[in-house]
Amino acid sequence: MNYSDNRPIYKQITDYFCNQILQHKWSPEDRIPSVREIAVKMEVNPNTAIRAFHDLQDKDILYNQRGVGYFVAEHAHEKVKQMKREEFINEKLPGFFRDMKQLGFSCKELEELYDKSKK
Amino acid sequence: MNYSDNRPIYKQITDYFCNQILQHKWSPEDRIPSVREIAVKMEVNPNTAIRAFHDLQDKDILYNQRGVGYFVAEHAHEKVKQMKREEFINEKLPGFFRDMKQLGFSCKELEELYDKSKK
Amino acid sequence: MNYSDNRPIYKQITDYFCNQILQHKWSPEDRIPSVREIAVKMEVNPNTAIRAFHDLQDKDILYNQRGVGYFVAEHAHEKVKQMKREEFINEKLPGFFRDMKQLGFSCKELEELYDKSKK
Amino acid sequence: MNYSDNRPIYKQITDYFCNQILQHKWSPEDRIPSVREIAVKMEVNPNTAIRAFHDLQDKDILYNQRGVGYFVAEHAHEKVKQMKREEFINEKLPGFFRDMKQLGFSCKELEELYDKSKK
DNA sequence: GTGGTCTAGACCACC
DNA sequence: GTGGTCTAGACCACA
Repeated sequence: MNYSDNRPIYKQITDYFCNQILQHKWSPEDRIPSVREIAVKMEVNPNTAIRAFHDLQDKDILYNQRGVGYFVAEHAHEKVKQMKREEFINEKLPGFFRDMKQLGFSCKELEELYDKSKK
Repeated sequence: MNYSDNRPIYKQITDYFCNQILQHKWSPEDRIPSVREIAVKMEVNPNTAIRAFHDLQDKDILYNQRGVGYFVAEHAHEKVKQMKREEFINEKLPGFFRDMKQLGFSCKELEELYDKSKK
Repeated sequence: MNYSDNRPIYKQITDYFCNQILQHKWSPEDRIPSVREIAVKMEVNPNTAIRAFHDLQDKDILYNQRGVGYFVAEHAHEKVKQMKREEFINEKLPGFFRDMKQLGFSCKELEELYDKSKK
Repeated sequence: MNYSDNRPIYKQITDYFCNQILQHKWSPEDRIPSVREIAVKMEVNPNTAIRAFHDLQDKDILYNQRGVGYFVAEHAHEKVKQMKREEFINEKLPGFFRDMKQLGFSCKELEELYDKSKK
């Protein structure tokens, strides 16, 4: 687990889960690793891991079967994608555009940097 | 002051200061408003305002004359500009481009949103 | 077996048993299906099924003949009925009525929903 | 805090909050007691209290101001009411109707008990 | 002072 | 074995 990352750990875990789903590594109805497995693998307290599970359960991206484990919900892929896009547009873009204006960055410059970053 | 902004309040104030400098509204050796004036104007706790002054003092963008007030340091404009650009390119762009790719955002879409945000 | 039901699995099984008795499908001295049969039929872990048998044995609704199987006890029907009515009136109704008042549910509305649920 | 209640403690706290709002004791924009105050008052660990705050924040019934405290959100009353009605209809009524059928309770009997409970 | 996050460890219900 | 809840106590950022 990356402690120097500014994001809280539980958020890093939910992002990891979302990525697995976005990349189709985890599909609907798949049983995902248990709380304890994740906690051990990520070297994190189980309570911290649980928080990530709960977060995604609240958003209907995971569901739970008593005594069995957590599973990927139906349409999880679409939900994750939409959620991430909204997050991006609402939470990241405004600050990003503000910075661009402040620093006199044009869209054109940005595009050039973007093309470079692809290579 | 914008409490729904995700950035901490003191950061919003330093950004405001930097903006004033970037836009040449405040020039080297200018005396800037006092902590109290800023606190009142921005409807903010004076402790929070103080933190913003200290931050920029640490970065040699402001300097302090005891009993007199805060002043814009020499070369403040260049320092701010360089600092902000570095921050932007090194800390924000990589994550930003990663998100764009992952979510299938094109530069074109981005540009449209940017034009909208201007209005 | 209904995993999305909020009640624990073993409780769903005891309820099923009680229902069979209430509806006179199972009568005193009848031998009821074995633990294994129930487990297979309900697609449930045998340990979970065993727990249901034990629960009703504790309440003298079932009895066990070693090596033979489980049987419906005498007066099981009366016991079940009384037990369930008491449970319902004492444990469920008070909270239920409190909720109705708090949310402004009338008996009429309730009746409509009840009629719908029958279909 | 009622430990003999079957519901988890954090749920009892969210229900307390919802009741305050339903009864107009807390109105939009009101600052509600701090996490620590609630924890002390309810004789509960602050972490447990925090969980209740987060639950209602996720549902846009409370909102947070950094370093200041929690506030009742706009339209909290309507949201709480709707949420509680949905909970009632989706989670409580099905089991309730199932019990009624199983025990041969009619709507009329229920109504009589309801009228009695009012007195 | 406010809330946010994390850990370690306990105990419980359920499968 | 699974997850769910709770406690006690630490440390941090922010106002």
